[in-house]
Amino acid sequence: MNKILIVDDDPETRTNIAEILHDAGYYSDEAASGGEAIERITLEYFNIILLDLMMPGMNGIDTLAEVRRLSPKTKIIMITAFATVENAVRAIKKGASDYITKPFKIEELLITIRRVLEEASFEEDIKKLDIDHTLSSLANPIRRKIIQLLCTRKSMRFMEITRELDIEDHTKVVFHLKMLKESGIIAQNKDKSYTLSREGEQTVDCLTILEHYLSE
Amino acid sequence: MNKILIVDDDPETRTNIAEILHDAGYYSDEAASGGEAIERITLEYFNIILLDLMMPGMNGIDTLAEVRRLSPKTKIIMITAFATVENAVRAIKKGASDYITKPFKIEELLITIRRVLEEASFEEDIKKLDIDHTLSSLANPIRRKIIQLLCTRKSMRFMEITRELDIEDHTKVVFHLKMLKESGIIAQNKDKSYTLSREGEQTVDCLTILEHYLSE
DNA sequence: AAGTCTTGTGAATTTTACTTCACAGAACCT
DNA sequence: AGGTTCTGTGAAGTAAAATTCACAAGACTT
Repeated sequence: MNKILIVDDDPETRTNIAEILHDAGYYSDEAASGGEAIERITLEYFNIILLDLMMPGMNGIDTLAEVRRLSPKTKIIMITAFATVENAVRAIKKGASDYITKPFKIEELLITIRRVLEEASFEEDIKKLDIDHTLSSLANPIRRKIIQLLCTRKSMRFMEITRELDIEDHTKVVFHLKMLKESGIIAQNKDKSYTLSREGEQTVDCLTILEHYLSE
Repeated sequence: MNKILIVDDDPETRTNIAEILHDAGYYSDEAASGGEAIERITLEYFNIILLDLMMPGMNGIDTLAEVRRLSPKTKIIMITAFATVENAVRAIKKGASDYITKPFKIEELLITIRRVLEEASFEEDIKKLDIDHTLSSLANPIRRKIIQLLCTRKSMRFMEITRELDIEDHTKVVFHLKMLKESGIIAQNKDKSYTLSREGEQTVDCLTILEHYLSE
């Protein structure tokens, strides 16, 4: 269920948009100012915020920044008068997902919303894929041993790792190193030596915490 | 390479034991008092500490407690006069792995050390198995979704989970629940409903941290 | 009492992860 | 220049994980 917050100081515009969204099957809610919008998003999660760029009080750009800080996953679509398109472009550089110009056609609004939601779900998939990748990399004792090795010695050559693991068939090590590299846990320098990436070091942190928990 | 720390106030006993250990192929080091022993273990990791129970200054029992606090994986073998065996038994209750009585035969000492080291490596294996189990449980999106569900709703029935996951074949869910149960992440109540175990909640913590890291 | 929903088991199959092997270019040594 | 060690690739095989299917005991409903 996708939830949309309409932020505009003009009540007529708000009810107008709300009706369009309702007819299109979306759940929506309204806020009359930037401040009110911030208040709402701290209480409830919204997938999309339709944000008027020109408002008295807290302006659109400031609201944008605050929304992104408080609810980074929420997508923002700016609403702007045709005359101030450059401002909308600036807003996109600050992290808005898209903008539409007033006055807009119903279809135009709905198409924009659908596209932004699709992009969001795509990003979500990528992220899930990522954590999946990382966790399957960790779910193997040989790979964890490699991570552990790279954690103490900062950098190791391929054969160094193979000997330390006491594995005869080096291609087996190639396989596991490839996995670790694909999931971004380790990286390879120009001189071919392997090191933990920053992500890898963070992974080690998590592993350490988990080990600590499990040993109690 | 196993490292052993000999703690005894009598220099002759120390060098005597050190020689035995050296001949048997162990690396060893010496400390003349409980305090010195504590100092040593904070600087260096020892697999085993041979600890004289009767020492001036910090006594054996206190040293034992402190060693266990500072280096919980280090195994402790108490050395005690035959007359004070009950003290050794008390020490074992406090976490010593074993004790030998003075005077002892060389073989007796070595056998005890070998057995304690074997037990330690066995414990290590168990623990590795554990984390292996936990991580392979996490390395699957369906199981992570189940964990996530149980994290928000505290307790869920089997069919509730199955429907929420939108999986037609319920036996598939049985399979994943069984995995999660085996790795101790979830538990089942008498009324058959599933909940996160404490271990499971800690696992969620780690997952959250990892997700946070990866999304940057 | 008969039917439906819940909560499974066990075996068969498919899919994925891992291992092994045969080979080869690049770097390094002498 | 010729051998040796390092760092791989790609295909084939094996082991483990995941899915599907056929069946069933117990609870719950009407």
